[in-house]
Amino acid sequence: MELEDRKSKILTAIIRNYLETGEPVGSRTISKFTDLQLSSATIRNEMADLEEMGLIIQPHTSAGRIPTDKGYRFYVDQMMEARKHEFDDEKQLLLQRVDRMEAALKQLAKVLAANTNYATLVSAPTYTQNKLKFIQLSRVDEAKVLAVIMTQGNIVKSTLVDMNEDISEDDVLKMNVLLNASLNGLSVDEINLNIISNLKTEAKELAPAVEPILTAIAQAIASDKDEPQIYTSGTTNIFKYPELSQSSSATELIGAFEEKQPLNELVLSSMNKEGIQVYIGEESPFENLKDCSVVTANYDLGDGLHGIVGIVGPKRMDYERVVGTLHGLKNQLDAIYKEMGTKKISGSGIGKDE
Amino acid sequence: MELEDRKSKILTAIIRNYLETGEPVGSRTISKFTDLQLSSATIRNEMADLEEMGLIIQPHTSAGRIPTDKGYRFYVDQMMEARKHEFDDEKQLLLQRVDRMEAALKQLAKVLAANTNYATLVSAPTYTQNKLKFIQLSRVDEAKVLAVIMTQGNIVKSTLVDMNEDISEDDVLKMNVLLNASLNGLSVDEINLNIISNLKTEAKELAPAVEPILTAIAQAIASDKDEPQIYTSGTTNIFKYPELSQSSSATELIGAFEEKQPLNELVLSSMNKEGIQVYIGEESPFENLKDCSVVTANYDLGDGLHGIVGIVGPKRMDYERVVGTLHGLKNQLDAIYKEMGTKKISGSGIGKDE
DNA sequence: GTTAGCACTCGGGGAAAATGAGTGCTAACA
DNA sequence: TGTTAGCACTCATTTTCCCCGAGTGCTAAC
Repeated sequence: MELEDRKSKILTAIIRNYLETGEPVGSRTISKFTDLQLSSATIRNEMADLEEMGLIIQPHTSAGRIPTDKGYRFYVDQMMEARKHEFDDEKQLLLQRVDRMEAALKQLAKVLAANTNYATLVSAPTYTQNKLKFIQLSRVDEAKVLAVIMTQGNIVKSTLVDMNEDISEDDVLKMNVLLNASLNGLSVDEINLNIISNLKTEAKELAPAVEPILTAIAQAIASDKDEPQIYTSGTTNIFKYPELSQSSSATELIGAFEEKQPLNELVLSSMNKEGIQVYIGEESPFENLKDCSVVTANYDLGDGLHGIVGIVGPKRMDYERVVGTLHGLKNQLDAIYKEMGTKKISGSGIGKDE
Repeated sequence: MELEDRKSKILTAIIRNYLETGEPVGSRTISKFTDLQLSSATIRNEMADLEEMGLIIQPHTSAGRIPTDKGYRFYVDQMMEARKHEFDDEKQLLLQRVDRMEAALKQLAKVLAANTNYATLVSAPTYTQNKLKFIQLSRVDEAKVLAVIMTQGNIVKSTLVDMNEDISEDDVLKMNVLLNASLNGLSVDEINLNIISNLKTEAKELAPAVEPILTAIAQAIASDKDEPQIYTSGTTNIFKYPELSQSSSATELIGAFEEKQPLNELVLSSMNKEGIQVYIGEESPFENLKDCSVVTANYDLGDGLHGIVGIVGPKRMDYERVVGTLHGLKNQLDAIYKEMGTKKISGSGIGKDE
């Protein structure tokens, strides 16, 4: 959308002011606020035009104006265009070094929340495309085998397999060799029915044992592909913004951040979009966020490991700072990854099946 | 504390009524509510006595009475005593079967929250006293070894160990045998400096490799002993109780449920108390909960696996129902455990170290 | 020991009034 | 033709005021 220069300046001034105060902005304020040297009456005329265009709105007669979603969109687009090349990468968030990815991501969400005063979410990296490094089977008892799967990117998954019949220590070893020979280097997506049936043939007398193990492995691998782990922080920050905390959906919002599962939709839809995304109000892929704005950035740790970082706040969020911060963070994550190549990784899990 | 029968009846009536309505209870209400056949004037006299004893209080002159913490305590003690033997174990919560302990515990918190309309927390079982079943080392590359630890109760932990120097496939195998021979059957608490130095002697030329591995293992095992995993649900239920949601600590309360870490104190202090605990207001081990009541039950899955289930609500919570529900749940968990002996267990983890 | 009666207290709710920020419109001005 | 001063008007918000009623404490009678 093109806009007369003066109108654009006035709109920007209105939005800037509203971002700070959260109160409707009147013509007199703008008249003093800008360097346009125009009287409030003139501003009023322009504001009437902007309102007609649907960029600003009056909450009620005799109140100042506040931006509409469309107004914010104009502002954000303009800002993104202008700032494209000059984000302040210097702002390094103090990411304390921690010993596990899980803790690191929690920490990241926390630091971001503390820095921005908005609610944050970080999705743990998913690893489609990720290749198997090795599988290690260990016999636990007569009819149970522990399968440990390690993929590129050094992600470890383990699953305890309930065999249908007893299996000997020897057979487990054979299976181990067989599985590694057949599956090594495959991406997790490539393990399909075809391969399973091939494996069964190769397995010969071990064939009955192959199926439960492969099923369990596939299940363990797939388990969080649809439901990536999400870490959140700063949910309570939304209480700092009356227009959010008093909104009827505040409870739902907090609920969504607690259950995490509802945020999945947001994560999935941002995941395959390059760069930094800004969703304003109704643009959000997720109903409960329609009173908020969401800014997401996707990160890529290589080896097909990627996830997103998101910030949820009121529509009058400080887009400039948030986008800048996320931009810097992306670079920092890249740096961490490079540095990480030679370092160690650890993980743990626990689970019981019916 | 002993109380005249009539006073006790009146106190109980006041509390019962207040639990339902959340409004101060007047003398006339009690006069009609009970089967005592007393006029409101008489009730007033008794109420004055109860107030003097610190069991009830007037929010302001010309208002009815509400129970104090002490009043609730009296009520709860009496109720616990009376109901000691007759909790309705029949109330079976519908626990949908799920494939992993983690999911099961989340589910449990969720179901409890939905059933009680309070906020709930469930701590994942910790396993002090738990004995090692086996350790499986796998060489990942020249200087990295994956250690997978399985304990009784079939809990799996894994950690990627960064060796100080290169290690051969052969040496990993030797280490594997050595570790299992030495550590098998020990409880995780028993792995101490003594054992490590013994192991070093036995390891001979492998000695330099023993230390990083043992350190990593010890660390992986200890990692969530101090910080048990906590699952929460229904935090937003507190909005249903104005006295909580309008309290200044509501934000902190929700924050604590989000960060989870602050709840740890509560978990730890309930963990070593047998049976069902009720904390009323100031009795809570945790500052932020002083406007709430907390009911906790510890569960024991055998093999030293134990944790707690907790319910957090307003002081005017339906203690009777909550205690009953938790009582039933305890039994149900026991049943599940028994049934689980023969079934499979799985888990997964991911982490990166600096 | 119990009860009826009565004066008193005090929070809550609602109406009315005062406030003030901000508008739209008109007429004058450059 | 665009800009501005001026003015009447609107309406959410705040303040004030008053009334109502639930509930109490106390006293005197039963």
